[in-house]
Amino acid sequence: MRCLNGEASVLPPDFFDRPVVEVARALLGTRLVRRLDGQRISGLIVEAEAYDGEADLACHARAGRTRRTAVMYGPPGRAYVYFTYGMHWCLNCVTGPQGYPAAVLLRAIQPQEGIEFIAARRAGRPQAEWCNGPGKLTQALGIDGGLNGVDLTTALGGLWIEAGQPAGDESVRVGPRVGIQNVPEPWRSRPWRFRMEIEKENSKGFGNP
DNA sequence: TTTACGATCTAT
DNA sequence: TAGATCGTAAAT
Repeated sequence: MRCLNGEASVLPPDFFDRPVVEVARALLGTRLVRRLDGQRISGLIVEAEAYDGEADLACHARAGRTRRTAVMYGPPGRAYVYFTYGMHWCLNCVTGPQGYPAAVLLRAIQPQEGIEFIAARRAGRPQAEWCNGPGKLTQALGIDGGLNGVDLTTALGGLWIEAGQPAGDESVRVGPRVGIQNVPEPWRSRPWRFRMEIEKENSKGFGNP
């Protein structure tokens, strides 16, 4: 199937105009696509976390609307790209409704297209560690602050998400979010991290059956 | 203007 | 387990 923008099955704004936890779960199995120098670089989204509004003390929007968090208050389907720990970029998908600050942090993808490009940007590391972290996947796909605010629901911005094979419940692990050790309960333990098991991997932090 | 810290990654 | 390294937001 082809859409108006010339790319296959780009997820529409409606996909993101839902509660953020629902969107985080639904993003598993979809394809994150980057177009750079006319080349497609992509990977299946296999891990994502939800950050839900000003009340969520782990969410950047807990401090209200600032220059940094302004994108989260915008329309669903935009990219929220922020810089952290002095050296890493992280990519989020803003979710709806407009005016409500929520976003899904993309934590890991499985490389699909543009393998050589990714390999070059992640040189010297084993393939399993190319994109298994939020800062790693942005490095692998050449994503930085210049893409903050980009509309992910069209291919025109060079970064978008395509429909994929939805992840079945039997392959999805749910657990608490990562890297928010100093956040008080109940937010620290909210099971808002979703991971799709592709192969035998460690599943630390998840409630396995 | 200054300070403290962070939705991380890597090498040790 | 600690160091890298700097934007952000709160404190001064």
